[in-house]
Amino acid sequence: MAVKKTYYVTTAIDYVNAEPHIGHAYQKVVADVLARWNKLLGKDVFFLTGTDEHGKKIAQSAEKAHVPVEEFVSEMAKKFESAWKKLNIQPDRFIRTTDKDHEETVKEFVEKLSKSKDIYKGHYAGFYCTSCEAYYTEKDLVEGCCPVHKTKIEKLKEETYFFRLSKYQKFLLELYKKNPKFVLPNERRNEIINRVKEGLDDLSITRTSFSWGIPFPLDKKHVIYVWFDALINYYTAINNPKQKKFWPADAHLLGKDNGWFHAVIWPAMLKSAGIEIPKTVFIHGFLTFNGEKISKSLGNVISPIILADRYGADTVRYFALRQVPFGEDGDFSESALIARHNNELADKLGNLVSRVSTLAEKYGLEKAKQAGPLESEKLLKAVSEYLDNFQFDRALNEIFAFIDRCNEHVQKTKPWETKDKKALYQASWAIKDAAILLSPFMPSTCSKIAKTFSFDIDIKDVSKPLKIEKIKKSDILFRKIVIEEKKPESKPIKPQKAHKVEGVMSMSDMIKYDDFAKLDLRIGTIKKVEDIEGADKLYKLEVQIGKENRTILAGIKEHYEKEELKGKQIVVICNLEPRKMRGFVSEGMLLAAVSSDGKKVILLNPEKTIESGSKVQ
RNA sequence: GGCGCUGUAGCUUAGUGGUAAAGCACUGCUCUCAUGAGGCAGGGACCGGGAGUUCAAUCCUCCCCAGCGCCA
Repeated sequence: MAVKKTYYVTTAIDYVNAEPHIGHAYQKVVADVLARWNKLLGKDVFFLTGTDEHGKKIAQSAEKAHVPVEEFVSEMAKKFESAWKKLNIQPDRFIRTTDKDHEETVKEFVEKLSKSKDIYKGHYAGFYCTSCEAYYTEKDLVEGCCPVHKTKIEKLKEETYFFRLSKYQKFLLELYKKNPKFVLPNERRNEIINRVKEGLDDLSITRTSFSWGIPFPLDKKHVIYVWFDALINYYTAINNPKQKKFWPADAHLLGKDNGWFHAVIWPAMLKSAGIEIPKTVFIHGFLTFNGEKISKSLGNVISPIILADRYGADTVRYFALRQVPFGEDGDFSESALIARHNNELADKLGNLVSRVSTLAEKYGLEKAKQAGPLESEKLLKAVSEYLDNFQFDRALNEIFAFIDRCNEHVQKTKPWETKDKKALYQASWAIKDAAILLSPFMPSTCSKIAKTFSFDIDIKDVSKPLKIEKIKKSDILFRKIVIEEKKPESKPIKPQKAHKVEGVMSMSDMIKYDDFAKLDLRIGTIKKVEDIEGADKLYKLEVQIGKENRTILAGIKEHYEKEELKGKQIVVICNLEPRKMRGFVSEGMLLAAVSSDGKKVILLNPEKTIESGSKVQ
């Protein structure tokens, strides 16, 4: 028997200092899709994710929480692990840098570097920010504080061991050149190349100022710098006889903050240790949430668990990959997610499955060749190509274009009228193919579809005839999400900058056209004007707007005589919340210009007479 | 300050040396199997601004503006 091809995909391991959020989840979903896709292709797949648990910052967090650090990290690791479960992300191993075998592998790794004479003892002096776990030079500082965290920063000089990174400049530049897919996407690769060309400093890889870390095997006073130990996790996971076959890794996925470590330091470390270099390091962008940067201080760190509960794992998975081209920054907005859920998942895919399964239950299926526009082979080819290039959004786009064609096909053949069993068969066949290709993205939905139409999720069956079984009407796959009374967005999109207009005054914040369009402005004709007892500023007006008469209270008594107002056409905001004033309900508001001192109030009216009720826009 | 990327319909994005495409949104028509779903038709972009190369530029070059990234 031929040996199966292997596929090894990893994600960044998450630093357990903060709760999992949608940014973490995004990357794990991508990795899971890659893992499932390659499994579908028949490869022997290993998918690794996990948590990064060492470092001073974590020791401090544990202290703050009054919990022993071991307990603290275990608790946090659990949160990550369960979040991934919720999203149907199924790693083959969830590694923790506190795992025993990791410690051993790290030690082994260090020995190898030491044998290559790439480790030496020296001193490191600089300003150390515990939050960043990084040193800064004096000019990096902003008024003596960390440029990132704005906190007071400690000056430290410590004995440290260095890794001879500088030695590998030439090797790295050759690597990038020889293997253009080693760093993706291309912009990132260029950035890295430019930086490496500028020269490399040796890397400090141990610390003595704290003890929460893996002991440095060459010197007991030191622990290994958290970054250095973390990188090695990818190797730990396969550093055993059973899993050795997975090395070198096919894809390391990581966010752009980690690019340098993975594209430069990691291959240099591996080279020094005499270990083969991974095939691809893919550096992707960050997600914002509802238009805002995800951050604790903004209070918008929403748990992936909540999102999965609210919208369903498959919807979240689908949306994350469909919305943003992988690699670029993007926005995870709930309104966009709901739109895609309703329009694409419910209306197109869900409805197609629903109508075809219903008709098939009623009329049955009869073998037929696959219809012209439903060319699954082409679809398979396109999707494969896109996925090979990490273009998840395009792959999904392609599949949904295919689903559109399926709906067209049903519409044209009208099986509800013609009872055309062959047409129904063709549609069911196409649904099978779409579902197989979609299964890495939406595993649970696709297995439901497979059950309804009685087929197996097997890539070899794409474009092969569907075997005929009795079919029963499918359950609803995606319930539509009804947007209740505004609200899904936790915060509005970032406010636009206010415009200053010279010589006048500062104008209000910019609004979108949509905001303006919400106003229902209309021309009204004043029919009656009455005084209100005890109110010396208010008039009670009866205004005719179209066929409707409305009561509007207006504070213009000091500026207009009753007679003056009668019959006048004015501009009214019609959809303003009604408001009680002086015992009357005001059902709108009229527009007036007010001078800066408030002394002059002039009503706005149309320049020529026009039917009352006319819209102002 | 240096290097780099991006700027295309209301939104998210494709794309090409010969004035541009898709999805959503919008408008009109229409079917009724289906989740108030589906189908058809349509409107909407001087392709950030300016200059240059060219018979011809959204696509090439230069400058500017805006946003972002990497670095110092």
